[in-house]
Amino acid sequence: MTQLKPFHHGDLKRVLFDVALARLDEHGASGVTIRAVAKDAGVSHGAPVNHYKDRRALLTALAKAQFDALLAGIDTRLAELDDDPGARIEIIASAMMDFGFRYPHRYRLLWSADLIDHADAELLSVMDSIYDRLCTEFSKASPGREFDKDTYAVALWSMLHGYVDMRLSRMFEPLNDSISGAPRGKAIIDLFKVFFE
Amino acid sequence: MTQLKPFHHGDLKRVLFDVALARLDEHGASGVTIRAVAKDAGVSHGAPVNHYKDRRALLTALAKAQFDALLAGIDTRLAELDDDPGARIEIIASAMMDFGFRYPHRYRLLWSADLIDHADAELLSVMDSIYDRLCTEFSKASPGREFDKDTYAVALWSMLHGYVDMRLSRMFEPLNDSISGAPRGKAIIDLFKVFFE
DNA sequence: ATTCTCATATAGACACTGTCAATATAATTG
DNA sequence: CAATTATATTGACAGTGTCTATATGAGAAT
Repeated sequence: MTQLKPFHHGDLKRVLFDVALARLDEHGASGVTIRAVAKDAGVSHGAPVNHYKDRRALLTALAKAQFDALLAGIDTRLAELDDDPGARIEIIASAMMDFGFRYPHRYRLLWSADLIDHADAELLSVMDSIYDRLCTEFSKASPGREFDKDTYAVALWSMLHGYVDMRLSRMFEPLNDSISGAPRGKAIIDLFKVFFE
Repeated sequence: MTQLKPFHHGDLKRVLFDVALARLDEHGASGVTIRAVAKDAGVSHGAPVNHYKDRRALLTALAKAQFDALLAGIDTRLAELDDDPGARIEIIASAMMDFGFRYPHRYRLLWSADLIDHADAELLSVMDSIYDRLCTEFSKASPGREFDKDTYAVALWSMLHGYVDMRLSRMFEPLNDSISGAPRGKAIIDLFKVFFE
């Protein structure tokens, strides 16, 4: 109990993070301003600087946490699976797409290079881990294909990201976006299965 | 010559557009502010409102012009081609990818739903035309495939957009991004050829 | 205990931003 | 020439991030 309220406000860093995430979900990244977050947290607009050196640092922390969550979700679902590379790749793909549609603002933040620090070491590290999961499965899938595993991994991730991002932009909503009840996202993944089944 | 200088400043709307585009290329969308654009154009900060009702309208106009240029580029290159659907699809894909890497800030603006009016009728119209080019070729490519032409079109566009967007985010730069000299983007397209060759 | 030091919080200032209202001026129309 | 409309200016307002000076809390050193 010695560490319960380490300072004036308490665990302000955590509070700022939580408040910022709530604002991100509700209003998008543009709603995550230092002053609004400080207000929600009940502190002055100058307080956050002690925990996040600027707005970019705060948003980068949010983004990193999302990549962490995505990776954790992937690993959890992979652990419950057998060794069929095709099924494992499909799980990774589904996890990514689900995350994007479930948390649109969080997902968009991940790729907003103007808002977050794209050179952040921890951020890149988590991204590498996710990329690694894909590569691992593709290398197991079947050796001796026309392209190397990196090309398949990049292509699949590109397709997933592109579909989610364009849909979230709200400028890409094909009229007939379902095929016999299933969303086209599912078909996109099915189509890509050609390469790993 | 009666319309040469229709008003005080001259063709301010055009000047604003050009200045804004220059700022977009140089500083990104965040550098395209009403006040900065007005300053570059040599007018007061209140002048632009007569030609673009707000910042969003200005950015939307920029975006629309880019979609127009992209479509025109595609059509020009298609016109020089024979009837081989595979080659025509590849031309469309290359045109899109080239545009993204050549004008990164313009490309990113196209999908920034928080900056432009994604419901703008003209904008959607141009997008539909581009989408239509893809669908047309896929429908000619070969009937009776596993998926409908829309799925192929969406999948290809998703893959192209995803690859370009992730690369432009500067957070997705696989270590080994060339295959025997050719950029991976080329391999991505080659990989997708499976579906139309 | 008292002092020292550092971490943290506050308050104010500055230069930006978009947008609006009031005003002025230019061009067109009647 | 008068009236109207389109355009441009200016000033204001509420925001924004970030910086500086100042104040305060908390733990360590003496």
